[in-house]
Amino acid sequence: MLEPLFAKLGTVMKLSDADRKALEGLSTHVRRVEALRDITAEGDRPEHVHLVLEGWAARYKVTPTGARQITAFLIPGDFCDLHITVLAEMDHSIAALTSATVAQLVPDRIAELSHTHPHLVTGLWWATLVDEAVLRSWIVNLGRRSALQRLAHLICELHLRMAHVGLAEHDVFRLPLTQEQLADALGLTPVHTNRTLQALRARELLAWHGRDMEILDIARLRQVAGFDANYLHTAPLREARLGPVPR
Amino acid sequence: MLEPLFAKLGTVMKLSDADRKALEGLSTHVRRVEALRDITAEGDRPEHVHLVLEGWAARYKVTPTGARQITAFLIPGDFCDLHITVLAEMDHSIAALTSATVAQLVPDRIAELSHTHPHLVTGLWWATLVDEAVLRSWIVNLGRRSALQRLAHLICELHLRMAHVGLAEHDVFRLPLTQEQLADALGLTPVHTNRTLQALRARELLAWHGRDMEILDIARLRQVAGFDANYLHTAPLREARLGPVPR
DNA sequence: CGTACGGTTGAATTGGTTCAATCGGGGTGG
DNA sequence: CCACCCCGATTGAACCAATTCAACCGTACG
Repeated sequence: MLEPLFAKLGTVMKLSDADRKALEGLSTHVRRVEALRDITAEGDRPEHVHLVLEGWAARYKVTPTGARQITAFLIPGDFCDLHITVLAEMDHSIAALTSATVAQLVPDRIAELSHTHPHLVTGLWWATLVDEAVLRSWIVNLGRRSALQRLAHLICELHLRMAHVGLAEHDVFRLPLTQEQLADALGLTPVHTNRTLQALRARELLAWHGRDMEILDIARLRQVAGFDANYLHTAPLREARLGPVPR
Repeated sequence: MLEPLFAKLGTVMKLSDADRKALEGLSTHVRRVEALRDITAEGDRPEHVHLVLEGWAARYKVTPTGARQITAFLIPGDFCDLHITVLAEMDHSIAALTSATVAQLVPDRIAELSHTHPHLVTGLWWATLVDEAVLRSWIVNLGRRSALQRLAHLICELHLRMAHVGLAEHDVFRLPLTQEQLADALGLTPVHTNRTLQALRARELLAWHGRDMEILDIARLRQVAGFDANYLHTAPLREARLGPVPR
């Protein structure tokens, strides 16, 4: 049932069939997480690396004054905490936004595989580095775009990422977020997020029925967002030149 | 002359003497860059990985509407573009902010060393992952903090990072930025950055003489910033998982 | 059938922007 | 040695995007 996801993931990470199988073989334990439960919390020292199989999750931090900021949305195929292989302590929390299933991978077994399946290592680096590029793009979004552009940009990104893992059909994809969660990602208030959504609807750029986001005019949406997909790095990879994942 | 930097860098990355020497040995070519010149530009496919030896640099992106956003400050000891080992094309630009010297490393030679010096690989992962943690922290800063808190937070971070590489003495460090550059990092206008700096001075939290930033009351500065240094991950790495590496 | 939660609306307020002018110091050419 | 110039820092005042607070709507759910 998860094979389609791994097939897509293999394509996204440019893995051979053998490497994809190896990755799939790592995901022995599957954990169900209820909506709004933490998968890992700031300060934890998790034993496992998690990979989202179904549902949505988000990285977030809470400031001492109690404000929440989401720093990443995690959709099927995204790793939650690959970094714990090196950085023991979580510097942020990860929560399921919908009920979700995540695969649990044992860090040591990843390290072992990295010797027999070096391309898999490239894939893991790729995933980490694309995450980093997405973070940079969010910084630009928060720092230099208006609410309207900001929301448009986020939706362009989520649309493309959902499409990459085969979860968007035509220009429709499931966006199971509340406006408050969207606001926490955009650095806005829920009220203003609501008004901004209305503005995008009024311009007939998108429609949002229930949980399904429909993009009505992707070209114009990308234009108002100033969206350039280069940061998602979907072009072919270079060969790994950085050696195995550390144990 | 650069040995003190590499010594510090080795400490920061928790490298053995041998690994540090190996890293130092990679840095054969040194490139001087004038202030305000790009080290690499968005869209480039650089041949080398760069490591800042002296001076300051910054990652930045420019939106289609012409606004600039700085996404990271790079100080001595920081890698500019380790990611090009996997992601061929730059999704952002890097400019020298002062005249600077950078070491050029050949990706293939890093890969070779990774077999003989596996801990060095851990160090590179560490550097990459801490960069990522810093990006997350910037997102929180931009999304959920006021101008005053935001500026205070950035200064707390830069102070600590400068101290880690031995470039801060007694709460004083060189901060060779214009207010405009600071504004581009904070997602503010230069005018408001100026007023915000004045507010911090008025509260006697800091003083800025010429290029030297002096922190007058670090405890209070961190308190207004809501600064928690955990994201810089200076605690020891997971040695437990760094056991002998199979061949 | 009530209640709770997410979405929506309105009106007042504010943090930050914008535009435009002035200040000040370090470097340059006469 | 001085006058000029340029760039970055600074100030003021008008303006605006987004926030705040509060009320209200709709619907899914026990």
